[in-house]
Amino acid sequence: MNISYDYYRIFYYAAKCGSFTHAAKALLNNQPNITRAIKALERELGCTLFVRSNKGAILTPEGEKLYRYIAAAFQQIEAGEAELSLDKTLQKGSISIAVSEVALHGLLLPVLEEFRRSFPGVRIRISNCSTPRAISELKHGAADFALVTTPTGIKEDMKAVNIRHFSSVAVCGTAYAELKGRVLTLRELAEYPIVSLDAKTKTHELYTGWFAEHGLVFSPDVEAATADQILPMIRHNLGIGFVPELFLEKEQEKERIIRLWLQEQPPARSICLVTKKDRSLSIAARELAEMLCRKEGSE
Amino acid sequence: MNISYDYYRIFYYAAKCGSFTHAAKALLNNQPNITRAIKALERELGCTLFVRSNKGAILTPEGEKLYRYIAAAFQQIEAGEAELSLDKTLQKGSISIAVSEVALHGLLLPVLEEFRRSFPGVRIRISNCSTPRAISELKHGAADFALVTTPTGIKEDMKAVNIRHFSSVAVCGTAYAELKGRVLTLRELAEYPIVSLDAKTKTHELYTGWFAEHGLVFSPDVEAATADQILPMIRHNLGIGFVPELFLEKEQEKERIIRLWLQEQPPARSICLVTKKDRSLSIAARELAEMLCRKEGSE
DNA sequence: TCACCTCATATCAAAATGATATACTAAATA
DNA sequence: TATTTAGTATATCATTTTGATATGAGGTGA
Repeated sequence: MNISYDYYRIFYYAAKCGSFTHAAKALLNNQPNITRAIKALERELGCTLFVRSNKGAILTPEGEKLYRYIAAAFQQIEAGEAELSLDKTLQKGSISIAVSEVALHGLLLPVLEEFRRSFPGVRIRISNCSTPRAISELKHGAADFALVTTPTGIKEDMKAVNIRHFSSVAVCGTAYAELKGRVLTLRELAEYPIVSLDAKTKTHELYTGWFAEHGLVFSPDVEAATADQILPMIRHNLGIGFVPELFLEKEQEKERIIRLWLQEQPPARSICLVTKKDRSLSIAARELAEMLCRKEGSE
Repeated sequence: MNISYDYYRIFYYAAKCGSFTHAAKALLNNQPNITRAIKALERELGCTLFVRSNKGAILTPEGEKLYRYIAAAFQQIEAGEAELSLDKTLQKGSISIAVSEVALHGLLLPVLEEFRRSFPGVRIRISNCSTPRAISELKHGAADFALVTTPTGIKEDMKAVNIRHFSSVAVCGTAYAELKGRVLTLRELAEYPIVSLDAKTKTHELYTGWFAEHGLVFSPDVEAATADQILPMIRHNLGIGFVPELFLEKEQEKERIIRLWLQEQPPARSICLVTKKDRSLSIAARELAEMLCRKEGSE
């Protein structure tokens, strides 16, 4: 029992070449080894596979029957090796990322641009969602890794690596121009209507905690469903809000937005890469993750 | 290059078992060998295939990709081994035989009955035709071997083994009752109308030669297309004919047939098994051929 | 007859494998 | 907290298999 599969490879080549000598050349081996291997295979299978002659070796009916299976099998293996080799060199492969709004704009998109330029063959699926939802996608295997903002609320089965710190700043629209240029206390600011993400998000939780630390209650007057709705709401003077400083980097985003200065520093946050501890990344995913981590540093 | 396929077998089992230890048991091997083999495979393929833990080893994304191919390949190989093993034990297989009339009734049918009883799984195709046609079928690969009567007219690329000698006897119908019981000369007999196989057959050639040896011309008055038409023609008193003695073995064949005694012995003939020298027989065909040869001996 | 081609055999060094003992790790358990 | 357990990793050595070379035997074709 348990026939050496390397013998089958030799059988495969011998059958294909119709000659032990030629098979030996194709396998970078020598003819006596082929003779010996085929003989061993025939002994193990219990039947003759080749008729040898001074012209070469041709298959017996049993040999031909076997060859049909072996050829199919080896074409499978060769296809597998080929695909693996493409994956390995990042000519193929696919990555699935669950990413929160801030992480998407603040980190992923610019890195992805670079990655795509380097490895155009890798398919990328991006699921843009809130931090808890991104973590849930990761947990259920729908994403290879997640890029989210702290606090992540992950459990023991996951691992988070901070990649980029960012601070949030308070901003308001032109209707609140009176606040411009002054250093405000949080208590002062709390008198104004607040625009924030909805209560189910980690961001909301974070601000609730921060306000509580200063003896205040965080009760937004306007709640947005996604982070990218906040700046437009501020622009339309719906209230005062907190946005990641990096959202204000582009000139067009600063249009009709007033940055406010607070005595109390809003809690520092990070964009971090979260992976499941019990699952390893594909080569493509690992490459992208490493590229992301190389951008490490605060804003 | 050229990865050992035995490593793939180990990979296959390790992946299926989810553990190097269990794979080792399934392969009747030991765990350190599995560890070593997988490590070698990973080195050769250039990527990690398993994530090891104290709970076992699970596939990486690349490992899973490879596994799909390897599993398909090995199922092929296993199917091939299974089929070969069935063939080998004669539970399956097929044989194609080209056989002349005399060989069919005189040898093949009784042996085939026995063969079929022993190996009911083997499919048998019989092509019943004249000797030259049987040889032609063999030559073109339509038959595994031929069972024909001498003279065979085969060339160097074939080999004939005599299995059973038989002699032909002269017979006539009841209308020629005057010949019964006497010992005739061939010259006497040649005066009567002759029934024979048609001129294209080896049998015809044989009798032409025999008559010539005795200074006579063999010119049949009635020609039959196949051997089994001769006895009925004799019965209907179309003339005198030569039939293999073994055609007269069964009682019902002797009905209204008179056996004649000749001074000159008709040429001795044989049923023989013809094979192509450059092609080997399948296991099933070889078994039947051996069974046929065991019946060796004259009538 | 002679080169030339095939597979078969003999032999030996080198490499791979099987086997064992043991270390290390993390999780479950007392 | 200590212990057991179930898994992988490493080291080592005898055994087996493989790679390589030289050589033989038997056909084929010039």
